Amino acid sequence: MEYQPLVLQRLHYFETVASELHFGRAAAILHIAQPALSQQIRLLEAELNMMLFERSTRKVALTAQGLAFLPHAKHLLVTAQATSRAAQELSAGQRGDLRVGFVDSAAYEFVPRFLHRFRSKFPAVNLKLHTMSSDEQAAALSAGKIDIGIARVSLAQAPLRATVVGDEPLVVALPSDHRFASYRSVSLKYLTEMEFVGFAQHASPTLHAKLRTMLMQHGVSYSPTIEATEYTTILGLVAAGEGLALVPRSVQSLQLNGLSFVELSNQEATMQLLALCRLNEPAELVINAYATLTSGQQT
Amino acid sequence: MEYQPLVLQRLHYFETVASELHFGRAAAILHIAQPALSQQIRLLEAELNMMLFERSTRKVALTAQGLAFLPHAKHLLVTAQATSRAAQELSAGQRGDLRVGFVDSAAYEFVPRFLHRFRSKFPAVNLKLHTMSSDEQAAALSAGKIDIGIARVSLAQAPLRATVVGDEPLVVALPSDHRFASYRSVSLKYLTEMEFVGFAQHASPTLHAKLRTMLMQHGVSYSPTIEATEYTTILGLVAAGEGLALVPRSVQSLQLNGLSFVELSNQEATMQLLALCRLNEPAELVINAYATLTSGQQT
DNA sequence: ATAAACAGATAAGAAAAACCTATCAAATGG
DNA sequence: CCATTTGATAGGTTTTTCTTATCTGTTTAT
Repeated sequence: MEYQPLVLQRLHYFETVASELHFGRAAAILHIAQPALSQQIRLLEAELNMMLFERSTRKVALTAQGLAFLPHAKHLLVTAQATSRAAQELSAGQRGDLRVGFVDSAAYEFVPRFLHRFRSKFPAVNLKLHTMSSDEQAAALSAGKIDIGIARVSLAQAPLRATVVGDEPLVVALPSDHRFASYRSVSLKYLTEMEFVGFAQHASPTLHAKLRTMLMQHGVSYSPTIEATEYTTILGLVAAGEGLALVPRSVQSLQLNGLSFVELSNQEATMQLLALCRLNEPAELVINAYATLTSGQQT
Repeated sequence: MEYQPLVLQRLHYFETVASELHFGRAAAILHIAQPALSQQIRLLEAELNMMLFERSTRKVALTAQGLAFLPHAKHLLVTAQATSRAAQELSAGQRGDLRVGFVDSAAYEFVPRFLHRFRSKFPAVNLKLHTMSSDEQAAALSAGKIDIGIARVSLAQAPLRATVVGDEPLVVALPSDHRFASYRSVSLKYLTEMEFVGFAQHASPTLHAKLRTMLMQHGVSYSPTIEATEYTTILGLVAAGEGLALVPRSVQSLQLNGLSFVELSNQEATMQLLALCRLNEPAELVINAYATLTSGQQT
């Protein structure tokens, strides 16, 4: 692939002359003067080493070779058109790859709803989803590993844009044979009998700290001895009687034998959901995604 | 489709820089100076409205958008390459449409052999086959309806190139219950008992005249009262007892119940096969086909 | 730390490509 | 046979692309 003789413009000229079979009209359509067109067609003929048209001063007709080449030329022009379109979409942020990090607890309600909205708005965008904790998201965003985060807490120190997109009540997950299991609701301050099964501190220290603070205010100490990084695991452990857990309400979608949920009577015990992206994000696509995430999406 | 902004050359530059990730080296590969390349890439970026590369003086890297656009650009370039190749083949006569007229009697041996040879040599050529009489071929060639003819007789008056490519003995086709049917061979002069079933005089007066002359020399009058334009029809009529027919030997491939063939004892009773094309044919493809037809193809 | 080497950007002008206006010549049609 | 149509030709202008020379910021080596 040493040299690139084909020029799309000339092929476009060819296509137009072939459809008009008249140099003057074709030139008018192309907004150029007729001699320029004659010249370009002759150049193309020289380049391709074949006569494309049979010209008399009175009639223009495609030669057999011209007729045979025309579909090839058209195909290339259509492909060029498609490439052009792809570039436009790409630059307008309607096409490309979008890497999204999200917390496990958003996987059950928020993320599916977001995905549906997003895909109907940007069908040509490739989505790459990664489950990760809020803290991991902050790091991945800064490192350029993901473009959008859906997190539970924001880190003040990181240079990130954050918008609250949801605020769920917490509920208590406990074994079905626990006496609280049949309660309508329970207050945080009574959660002292059992161990907590918690979200792994190492994976999300900020989330851990937030829960600890919240419980401390009700005189409950939060220091789970069993930790996990996925709610399926946490709830499995709860169902097995290893302890109880405080989880966002949407996690109730996960049903397990021996597992019950009870609401909290504390109205203020909620857990926010935040959309995250880099400050001064240059990519139109990410800006579009962030806008989709933060508008009309609140619960 | 008003305007054609994409320039293949620039995309080729982009592709090269993307693969080298080094403007100097890429420029050397492209045989242009480095500033020209930088400039063209910047022009492309402006055209596409997106940054393609992240440049520091020390490192060049594709941006996310550049990476996303690269496969589109490559695809277009590959298509252009294919178009270019198609044009080359077209101009070299290795691609295109070839319209071939051939006599019915060549359909059983000669044409299939020719087609096989031709298709293995020119796999990209589209063949359009038309059965027609020798006289019809001469007219169709002059009118530009076909490019190549495979005929039984040539017309001196038409401005055509003709080459003998075969010479088959004639055989007698007759009903199986005819007393000649069991003969090893029979002489032309004895073919006086039955009517002839002949090839339609209106379709090929020249062929008709040739047969008439040949038979006249043996004292046999040739004026068939039943005529047809296809050998399947002619032989069907013969098998039905309507008469006998003189046919080139290769037509024996057609077997019918009640139909027999007997050789002629007259050695000189043969029928030539001729390749025809226009004089001063401009199309390389037709010249190639004619050469294939006339070389090494004789029987 | 400082010089050499490297790599891309910038500037200015030359070369090439594309285009325009004016004109010509062949063919057609009344 | 003359007016009209249509593509070709000629000569010059504009636009695009390329080159050489130079500059600035980074890295590497002494």
